[in-house]
Amino acid sequence: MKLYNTLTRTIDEVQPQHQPTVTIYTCGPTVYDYAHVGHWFNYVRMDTLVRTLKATGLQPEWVMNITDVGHLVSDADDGEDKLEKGARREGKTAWEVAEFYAKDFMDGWNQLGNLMPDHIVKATDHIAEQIELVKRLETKGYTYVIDDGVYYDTSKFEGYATFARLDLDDQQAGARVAVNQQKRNPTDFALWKRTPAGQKRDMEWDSPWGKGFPGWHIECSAMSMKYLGDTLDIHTGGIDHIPIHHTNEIAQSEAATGKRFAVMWMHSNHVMVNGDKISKSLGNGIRLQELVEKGFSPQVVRLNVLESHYRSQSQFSWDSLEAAKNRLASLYAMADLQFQAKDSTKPWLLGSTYLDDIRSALQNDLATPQALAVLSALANQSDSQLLHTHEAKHFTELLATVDELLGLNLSTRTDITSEQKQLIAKREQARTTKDWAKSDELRDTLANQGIGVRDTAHGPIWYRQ
RNA sequence: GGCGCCUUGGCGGAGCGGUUACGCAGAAGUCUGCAAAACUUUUUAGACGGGUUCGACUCCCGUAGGUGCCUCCA
Repeated sequence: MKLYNTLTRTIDEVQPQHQPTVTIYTCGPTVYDYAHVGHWFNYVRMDTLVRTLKATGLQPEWVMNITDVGHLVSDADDGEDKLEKGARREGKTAWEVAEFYAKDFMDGWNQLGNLMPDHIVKATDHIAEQIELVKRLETKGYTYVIDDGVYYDTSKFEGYATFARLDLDDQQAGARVAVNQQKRNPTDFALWKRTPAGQKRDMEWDSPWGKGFPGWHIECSAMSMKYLGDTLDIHTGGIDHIPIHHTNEIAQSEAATGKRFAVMWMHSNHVMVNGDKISKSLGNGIRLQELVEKGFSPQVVRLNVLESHYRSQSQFSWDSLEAAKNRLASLYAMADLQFQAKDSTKPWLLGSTYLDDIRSALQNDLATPQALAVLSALANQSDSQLLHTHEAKHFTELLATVDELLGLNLSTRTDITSEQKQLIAKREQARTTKDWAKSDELRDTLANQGIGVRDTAHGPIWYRQ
């Protein structure tokens, strides 16, 4: 499988260190608020990566973190923890806020049909590991202590700027960040923040540097090393993480271990809403729940995600969601033919290359639009082709494999009831005797149950409306 | 100020130096008891100006517009 690697800026072959295992670390949510469509685009794409790796014969070992502490609103002196801020906003404790939004996130995750990572790890469950890692960095001389905590001296890590291709000198000219005067370099970041004197946080722990909480970046390094070893095969995240979060992860991890932190970096581009970036100030962060309430199932959202490439800046719009809904409906109509297939000696499904084509599209840097084009080609096969399979079960097996790759639930649909089938048969009988009144009445009855019937050369074919 | 990206038909969105992307929507036709569906066809696609080439949407240069990052962010 080939994947665009942010580290090399080329499309590289995925080469796991210990085949068939492939280790993947995904930067997960910070659970201080609801997830919006932009987040879900990101996670569906990560899920598609894992599905494709599986189909390639690899065994993914997948870790995703949940950030429930330490993610600051800004890096300035007065930057506060998002969780603590959320707690004040809602009159709860930071712990309650974290639990609430983590659960909401996992609900959305499951609704979208994303595969479950092997480990979902919380920052607050790994404070000891993070402290250990800071100590290692301290021993190696990469840290310094100032009033508000322990900082990483980025000037000590050679090549700090190379991953993101930053020009640190020129950046300072236009930087709007309020620089902490005690920091040695503008890019230095907190490894451990002390609870300010006289304050009491919901979340704080003892450490060699005083009571406080870990910086945001250290959690990913500590947890990925714990579960997946010093060097990851693939690290994934949003494109916005390249210049700060992932740059810092590399600096601290590689400084601590002396080894490469991740062989490949896969980044998902952002989604725009009506041409605008999704942001709090614009209030355009649409939740999954809102889409569902408007009649778009999570699978419609999923199809909408797959319709664009993960590296392009894609557009979210109600029109394109509507288009995805219609497209999914026609895929489901195709899938429902599995219940109407007539066994025959026509063996086309056995020799078809649809699955191979979908697989190779995905293996080519997750070309999901191409994969869908192949799926549409399958759906555009004539009724005759689709209905007369060698064995009906092969049709279902084909759909099941498509589902393994794309997660669209084509194979998990259920048949209509035998009563409904009888109605269809009766209508067909009425048509044979040219009893149009009766046949139309039966058609209406079926329509009321959400079932449409189309009369074809192969007899009546039902579909769900 | 620095770094980067984009500009494809009504909308969404791909690949590709010469061959139909694909989907959604619209139009016409075929079929049909009527519908629906299906099928067929269809709507001057490649921001603009140059260049390279036998040939460019696809490579190069420039112009215009847009946009992302450098501040938290998927």
